Amino acid sequence: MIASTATSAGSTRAHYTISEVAALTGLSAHTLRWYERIGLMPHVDRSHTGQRRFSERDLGWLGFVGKLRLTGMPVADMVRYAELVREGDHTRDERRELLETTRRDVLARITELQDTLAVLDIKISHYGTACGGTPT
Amino acid sequence: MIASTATSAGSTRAHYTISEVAALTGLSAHTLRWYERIGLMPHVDRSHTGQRRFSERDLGWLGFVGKLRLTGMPVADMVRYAELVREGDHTRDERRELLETTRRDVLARITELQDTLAVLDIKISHYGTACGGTPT
DNA sequence: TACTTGCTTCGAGTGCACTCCAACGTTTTA
DNA sequence: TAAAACGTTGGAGTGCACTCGAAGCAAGTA
Repeated sequence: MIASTATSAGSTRAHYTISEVAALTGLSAHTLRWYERIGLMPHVDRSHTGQRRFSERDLGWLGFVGKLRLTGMPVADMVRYAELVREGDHTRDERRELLETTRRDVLARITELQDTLAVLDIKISHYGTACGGTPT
Repeated sequence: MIASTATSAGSTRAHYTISEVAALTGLSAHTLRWYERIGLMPHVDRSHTGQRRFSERDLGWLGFVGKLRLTGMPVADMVRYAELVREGDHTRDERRELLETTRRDVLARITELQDTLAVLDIKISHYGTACGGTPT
């Protein structure tokens, strides 16, 4: 059941099957295959029978993609970033810019959410006072 | 062009046309009609010929809905909240709970985004150092 | 060996939140 | 008054991010 091949002391694994990765990341196997199809994964190794063997590096990448996903970045943009990584060193500047733009977006999003929090707090405090009006 | 009917000194307006509301909220006229259809708007007044006339109160509600939307709350949940408001005072408790749940969600979301920000900062700092490796 | 589980592919289906269309009526502007 | 701009409706279409199904091959278990 386990695709083993542990590296020496077994603390890290050389590779994982798709269902193991699904369990670890919370993504479905379908979604993992879909990520590969659309170019969001760097090339994933295969076993001699053609089954995917995900590496630690792949898991790291998926973790990063998960973070980007949390920011609301469209998949197409993540694919763009993945392409830049594949294209090598001469795309470093473009990648850094992309990350910095994303960083700014995340900051703005946090600010938005903090504003929203303030609005919610005001609303909730209206509900707290038992003064009869019907807040909306 | 202006649906006028200003209240005394003209600082607030008695009502707005759909395109005025679209301009003010950033939502499309299509979306505003759709909101009404699905029950996300309290009843909107109509002119004698059947055209929508949005009130200040409607604008306030749309502002609040906009905030809820920023939190990622599904439209169905917002409709639920709108229903509770329509049902009157005896739904106060349920509404307060809904807002408090939303508040907790927003806090969690902010935390997530701050984590993501930290990851982005690390990535970006790797790009900053000119040590030749290719960050992914 | 038979069974169960998991893997493959391609393509179709789902749910959400809009977004647009067609055909027609109303209001404003020149 | 004529033209342009804006409004109405119901229903269909769009884009995104999955999500699932079908048919078939491969590996581990009783």
